Amino acid sequence: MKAGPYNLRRLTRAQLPRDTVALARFLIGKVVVRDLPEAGVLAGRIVETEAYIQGDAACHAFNGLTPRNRSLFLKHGHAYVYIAYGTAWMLNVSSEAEGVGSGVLIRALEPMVGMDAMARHRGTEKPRDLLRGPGRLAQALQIDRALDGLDLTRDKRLWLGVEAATDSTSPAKIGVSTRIGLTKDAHRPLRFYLKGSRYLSGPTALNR
DNA sequence: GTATGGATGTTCT
DNA sequence: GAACATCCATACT
Repeated sequence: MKAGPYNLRRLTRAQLPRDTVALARFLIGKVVVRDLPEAGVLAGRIVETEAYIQGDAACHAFNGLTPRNRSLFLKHGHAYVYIAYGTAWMLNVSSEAEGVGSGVLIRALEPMVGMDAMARHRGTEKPRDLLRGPGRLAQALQIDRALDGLDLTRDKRLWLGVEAATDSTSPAKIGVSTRIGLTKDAHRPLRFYLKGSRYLSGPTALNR
């Protein structure tokens, strides 16, 4: 599909790595597309992700299936959306086979299409503050519980895309660090980011 | 740019 | 009742 100056193709389930860490790396450079009834298409390039793997105390599925985390157990490519600290919605992509609770948190996007609408939803005009941080990007794209559990390879409201003209992001451009804001398993190197991007959420020290 | 503290309300114990 | 995958305003370098 054509979105602004960009030519976007939807990623199929076959194209998505099933492995959690592989998916977290793969998603760097790909595109989150949100289709809203009134605002139309909004899109942003993924510049930062975090992996939440099996056996990881920081993963919401660590203690088994609950009403909140059930979407983490869907087959890879589904949305897991939950609210953190009462106000901030978090968008994750489920990973692994059905029945395995793990996923990838989308932490930051670079604005591509629909910045006017994003600015309205966020209450700020500054491009750098529209999508930098998981709660901010969810607010800008109007992502909430209503989208929890949807199939990102099928649903028209929210999906993952790739720019038709671009090759996959080279591994050399992807940095690795510890994850942000955790109290459990905080040491694991499971945060991935596009080196040199101005749209990352972490402190400078973690973005080198 | 970094550091700190308060607001927030859902989730699970 | 405690924990929490955050954000914002404020103060400071």
